[in-house]
Amino acid sequence: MEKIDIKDAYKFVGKEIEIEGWLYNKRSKGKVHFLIIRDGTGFIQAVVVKGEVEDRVFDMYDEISQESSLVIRGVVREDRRSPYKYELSVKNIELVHKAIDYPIQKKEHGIGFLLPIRHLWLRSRKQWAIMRIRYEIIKAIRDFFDKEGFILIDAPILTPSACEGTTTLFETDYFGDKAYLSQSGQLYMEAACMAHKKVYCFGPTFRAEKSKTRRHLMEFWMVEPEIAYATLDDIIEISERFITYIVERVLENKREELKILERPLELLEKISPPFPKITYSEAVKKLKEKFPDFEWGEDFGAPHETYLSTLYEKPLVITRYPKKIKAFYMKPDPENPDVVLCMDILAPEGYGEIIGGSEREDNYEKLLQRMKEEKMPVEDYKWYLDLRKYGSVPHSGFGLGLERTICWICKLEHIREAIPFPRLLEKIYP
RNA sequence: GCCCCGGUAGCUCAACUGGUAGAGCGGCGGGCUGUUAACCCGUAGGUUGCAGGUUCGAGUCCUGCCCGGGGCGCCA
Repeated sequence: MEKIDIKDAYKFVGKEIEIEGWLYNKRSKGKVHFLIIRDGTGFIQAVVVKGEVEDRVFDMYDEISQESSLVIRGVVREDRRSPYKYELSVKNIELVHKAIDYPIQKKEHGIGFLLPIRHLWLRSRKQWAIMRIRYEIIKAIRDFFDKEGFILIDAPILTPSACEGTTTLFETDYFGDKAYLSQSGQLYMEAACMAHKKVYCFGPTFRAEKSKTRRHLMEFWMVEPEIAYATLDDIIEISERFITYIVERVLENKREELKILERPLELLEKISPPFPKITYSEAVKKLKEKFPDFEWGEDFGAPHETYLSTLYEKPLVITRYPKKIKAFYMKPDPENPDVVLCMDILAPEGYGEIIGGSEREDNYEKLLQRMKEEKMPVEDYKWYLDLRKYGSVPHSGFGLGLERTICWICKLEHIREAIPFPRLLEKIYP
């Protein structure tokens, strides 16, 4: 008797095996019971036929409620009538634990009902599929940078001061001093890339902004590569291959999950370098056709990003934004000091920004001046300025928001489903 | 911070210009040898978010409060 994962059932056709799982759903035709079993690796239909099992086992149908845990023994068969291609002719059922009144039904529920029971909601099929795609994307991210010769450098999560100075941070007590939860590992990556040339960090980041949209979480995961001697064009090229690689990996290994999510594949299958590239100024011109009041110098809002991204089938790279709407560490374009050497990448199908990156200011005096202009506490950033004092080089990097990428690839309505336990505005349970 | 919308059974929703509060799912009981969110018959289940007001009569109209949802801004 072999205990198997449902995902491997196809290898055991004709063999008697055992599956350890939970009851996902059940139907009955009177003398034939159909049990939909999930075990974490997949779903399978188990068929219990009157006369083919002991009456004791046949009658257990009435006992086993939705989400009851059970060990089920039977023979694997291929059957076109099954919703999962393979099914199990049941020999025996062992009820491990009877679940009483499981709250989530096989029907649509409101988000106000589902979010407080996220710990149970994760068992549902779509949520199961999303989490598996999330994991594939995480693996793809690590594999990509591994293959490209990057070193993983973990950035601290407790930090003494703000990274970009603009956003609101979560404050905590650090033995009597103030400390903040990190909103970006970038500045630390700039230090690390001077030691290892190609580095990245991948961890949670925190924003205490009172954002209440389908694109924002208080806690989200970000991957941030940083490369010494790299220019803006270098990181654009890497980003294109990076995004393409992630999409390819999901298409390759997570077909079943994409199908569960009913995610159309046509546009995903077209993702490949090169991506369309326009400058901020060109984007403004295109925007004026739809939004005549939009002025050069303003930052794009959600409707603007949506409009621009729907003009193309692939992710859209927008470069050289006005200096005044971008972070202090971005390097001005030598050919036009009003704009900086930066790029944002907008996901297609109306999903907004998933990547933001730039070439960094590598000149000590210019960086110091920019920090003073922003009224930043220069003392706190002495270490950061040091990087421009000892062997400064041109360097560039970018950040990719994991959950936004998941949202796009899974075609989700809201970012809260892209993370196991979302931290939302004034919602931190469970 | 700003702008919309909603709160009726465990869940998802219905109830016309104010006139006896209903369905599906889930639960419970019964039926069905290939179901696909199975289906069929029966059954229990409600202080219509809270407080006040108008009215012969309020789920429905008015006022206040509470709770929830959606969108924008900020960003990834």
